[in-house]
Amino acid sequence: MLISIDSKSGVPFYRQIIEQVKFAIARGDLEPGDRLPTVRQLAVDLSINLNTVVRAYRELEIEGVLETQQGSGTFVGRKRPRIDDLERQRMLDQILTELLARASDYGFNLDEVLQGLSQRKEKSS
Amino acid sequence: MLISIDSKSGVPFYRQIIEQVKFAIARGDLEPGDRLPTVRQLAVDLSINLNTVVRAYRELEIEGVLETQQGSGTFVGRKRPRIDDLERQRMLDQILTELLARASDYGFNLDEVLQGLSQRKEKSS
Amino acid sequence: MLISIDSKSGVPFYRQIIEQVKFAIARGDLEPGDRLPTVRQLAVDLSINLNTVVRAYRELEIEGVLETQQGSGTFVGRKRPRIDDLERQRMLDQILTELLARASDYGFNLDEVLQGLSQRKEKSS
Amino acid sequence: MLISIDSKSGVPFYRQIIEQVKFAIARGDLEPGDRLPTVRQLAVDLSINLNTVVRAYRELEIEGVLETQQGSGTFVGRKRPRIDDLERQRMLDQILTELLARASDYGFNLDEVLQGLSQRKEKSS
DNA sequence: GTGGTCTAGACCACC
DNA sequence: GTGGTCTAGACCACG
Repeated sequence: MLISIDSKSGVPFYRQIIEQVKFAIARGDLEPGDRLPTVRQLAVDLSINLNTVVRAYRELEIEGVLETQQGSGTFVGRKRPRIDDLERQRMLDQILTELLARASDYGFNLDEVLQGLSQRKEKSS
Repeated sequence: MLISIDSKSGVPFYRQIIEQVKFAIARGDLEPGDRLPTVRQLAVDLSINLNTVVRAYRELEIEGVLETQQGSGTFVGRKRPRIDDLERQRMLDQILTELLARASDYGFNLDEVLQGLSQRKEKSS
Repeated sequence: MLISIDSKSGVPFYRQIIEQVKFAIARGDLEPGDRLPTVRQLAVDLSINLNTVVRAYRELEIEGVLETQQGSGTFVGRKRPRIDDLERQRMLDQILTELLARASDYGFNLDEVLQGLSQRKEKSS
Repeated sequence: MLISIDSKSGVPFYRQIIEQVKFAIARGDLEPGDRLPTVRQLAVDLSINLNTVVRAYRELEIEGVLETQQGSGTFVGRKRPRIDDLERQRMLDQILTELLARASDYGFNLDEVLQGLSQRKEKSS
């Protein structure tokens, strides 16, 4: 599964889909010509409303990121979305801020979070 | 300035304020008893409407993060959550797992996340 | 009509709505899963501003009393507090003590309070 | 102590004072010529701000309910406030609604509250 | 159609 | 001066 939804983040679902498709293309996980899940399938997989997926795909099509071929599906277009470093940084910032806010709810401070992550790194290496 | 707004992120302003206040607490920049900017001042500083700030502060108060004293201001609350250590550790694990899943959706790896967090630590010192 | 506003009481409108929704639940007029009036409808019915209703519903949602489903409405939540019986009894005792103290401040005796409550029971049936 | 403050009710403090003084006079607990606590004393007793008491007393004086004699204190005036049955009923309604809302927070319904109160009545008789 | 967010601006309560 | 409440009205997100 290339796409997932975080219902707690406050970011509209359709926006999360758009962003993730763009990021997936930008980093090469999706390549021009690749076929995306049908709107129905994705809606079921993510447990969200069909129209929300429709809207995300439509906006991506308008931008030229996706191309719809009636009857055969939706595909990654030739025009690759540009995600510059600034945009990437902004995304990471947003994710981190949200993480730290959530951690703070349980009384964790920045150091504890850093330490927890470092441990994961050691284990994985 | 402890708080800033990214109007392009799609995240509601009041939610950004909530997250950043919590983050500031996690980072140690705000400590129990500290006074926050007045609602009016913060609204001016962020160039947003007064009511948006009021709403953010209010939600933080309901959650017990902030305490308001009529006529004198808004302060960081003193009551912190009491959870036993095991429960706490489990909570942190879960939060980190969610973070890494989300980061991965956008193509960030553990190193990038760690680096982003470290930068935040430096900024705060 | 489940909810009404007393504009002369000095109690904020949004608080009156919150209290009356909770009261309706305690009385059994609202049960888990029931749909509430739309924010717009209730605003019209009570002749108050839309945002005041929004605020009341929102606080009730944060407390877990209500659940909103984007695009379809606001419903009475299913999760009810889980407290053990002893704790529960102690809680009720405390609430009743406060009630009687307050009622006494205004010169009401236990009989009058009992009578007032009984009338509410009749109305609800 | 004739007056008490319920900080959870949402009713402004000065209004609670005004109402309770009026009710106390209406039911005869305070009679014309009786001396009230000084503003300073009452503020200390109720743990509220001095100005809040000042304001309550001032409004009561404007209404003719109280009379201030410079240097010797504040006294109940000759003009007795009229509290009709409707006003009394409204007050009781407000108190009961708030009680039931609070009870609902802990999952109690109207019947349980009634039963709890009935038990108190038996004990006291 | 539903709820969610934001703005602009007024007036009140309290220190 | 502080925060609290309410109104009026716009625009967005979602089903």
